[in-house]
Amino acid sequence: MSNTSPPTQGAGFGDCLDCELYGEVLGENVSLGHGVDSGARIHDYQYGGVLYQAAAPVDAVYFIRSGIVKMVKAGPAGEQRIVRVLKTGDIAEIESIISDTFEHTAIAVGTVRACRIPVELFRKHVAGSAQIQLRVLQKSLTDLREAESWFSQLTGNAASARTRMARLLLCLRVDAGDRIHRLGIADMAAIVGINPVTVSRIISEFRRQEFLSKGGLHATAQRYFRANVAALENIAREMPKSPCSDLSDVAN
Amino acid sequence: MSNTSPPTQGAGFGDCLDCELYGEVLGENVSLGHGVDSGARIHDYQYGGVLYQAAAPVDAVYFIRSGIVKMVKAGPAGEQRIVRVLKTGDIAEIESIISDTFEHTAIAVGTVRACRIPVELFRKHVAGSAQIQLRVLQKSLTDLREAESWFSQLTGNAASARTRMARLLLCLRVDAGDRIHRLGIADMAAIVGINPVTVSRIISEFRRQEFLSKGGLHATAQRYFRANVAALENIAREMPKSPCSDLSDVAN
DNA sequence: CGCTCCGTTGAAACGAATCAATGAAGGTGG
DNA sequence: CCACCTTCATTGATTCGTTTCAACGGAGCG
Repeated sequence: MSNTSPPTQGAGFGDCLDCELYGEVLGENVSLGHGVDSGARIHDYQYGGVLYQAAAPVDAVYFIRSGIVKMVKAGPAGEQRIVRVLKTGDIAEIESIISDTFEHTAIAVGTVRACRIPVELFRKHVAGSAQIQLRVLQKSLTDLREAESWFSQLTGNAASARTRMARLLLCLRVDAGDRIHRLGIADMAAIVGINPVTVSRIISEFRRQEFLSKGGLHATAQRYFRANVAALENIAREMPKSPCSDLSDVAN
Repeated sequence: MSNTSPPTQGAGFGDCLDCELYGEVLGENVSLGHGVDSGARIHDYQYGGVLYQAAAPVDAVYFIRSGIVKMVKAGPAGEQRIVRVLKTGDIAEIESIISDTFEHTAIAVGTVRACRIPVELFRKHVAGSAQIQLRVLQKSLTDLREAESWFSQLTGNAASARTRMARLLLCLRVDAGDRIHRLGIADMAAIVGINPVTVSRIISEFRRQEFLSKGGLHATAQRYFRANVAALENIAREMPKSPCSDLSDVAN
């Protein structure tokens, strides 16, 4: 409730014109003609700020310039689940192409800077340029792949909660280093699909074993873990029992 | 092992020319010029037949004309998970646009008829026509949405195994009727991420309560359940405990 | 007819959820 | 500047659900 902040936290300051990343994603040498009146604006969000609410009419898509954003989706019974996290360079709500209402609620984790692109503008460009379309298609496929990766790695009791937590932590690595995005306990629980208390226990255990240690932290937001990646990878590889009995023979 | 059948089970008989569905997906009035030499061929697969293996080089995409296909993906520890099922009208491995190796292993559940489209052909058409590209993009986004839907509904211990099974069964409805695709116990377990034995127990319970009954069955393949949809929807709506305490306030 | 594969069912062991209490951290106001 | 308050993380004891092990029954097939 402390975080029920207004949709757009920071003021839009400056246009997308100088946004190299924008060009990078939508196509390098595409002159979008998005000048002063294009409507695309940069916004800042603080920890917990919501970019948009699920089920609301889509008015814009968001290009993430920095920070990470959690995409929350509600199940039929009201339980909320984080189905994906957006990182720098990702586009939120490409789905606007096939839907007029938001699929998820998007919430900033840490400080986020995003370029807000009005949906008409986005649709126009997508419809108008085969090059942009291809980029967007590639993005969408990458998203699909990651969603499926999460599905197969992070869920299901085939692997223990500890194994899945190790995998999640590896998924949240900043780049290739040993720094890991430190989400709240409840957030990690909402991804892996286990109880927050259990998450806490596992994190504690990892810390006792020195697989994890607090990295540089300045505020409530923007926190990191420092991890023993090799050790986590070992745990992530752990099997329930026999090598691969169940579906090892893929044809079933 | 009984099902380790050759990649292409049935013989290709006939061309895609007469395939109305093909046109439906890739664009109604698109003249693909896929005549005799187009390379697109219809193939039939029996229960358990594999369309293609994960990690193999992508040589074709598959348009499903009838039947259902399970997409199996392996986790880091070798455990296999069904991340999606394809139904009539779906395209397998759109990912070929961004990847040169198959993401999944695709296996027929029941009798399947699929149009095999060589990947060069597919890529050429996608690159060449903005209209086709848009269709493919839409398909990809639909797939993404469904994957996320599975993720949020079918996984995680927030909901009991019984609840998730009810949801899965509802996901497997043939159309809007009360007929449900009857997968094998192991298959359902591989989707929901629980033990096959537990699945059996739950299905048994549903049958005892008459929420489920065997529908028309002729062979080992192509089986259906007949379901009390309303009852299943009730169970699917069931909550773990308090209405929505955990993340009810989406900003967390 | 006997084989194997799949589904079913029971009893016991384990893991994770739950309840509940304590502790640390940040923010606010005295 | 310190005390208070709220929020979030931690930890223990207990309960519950699911997994596991194992045995049985039925269906399809050689």
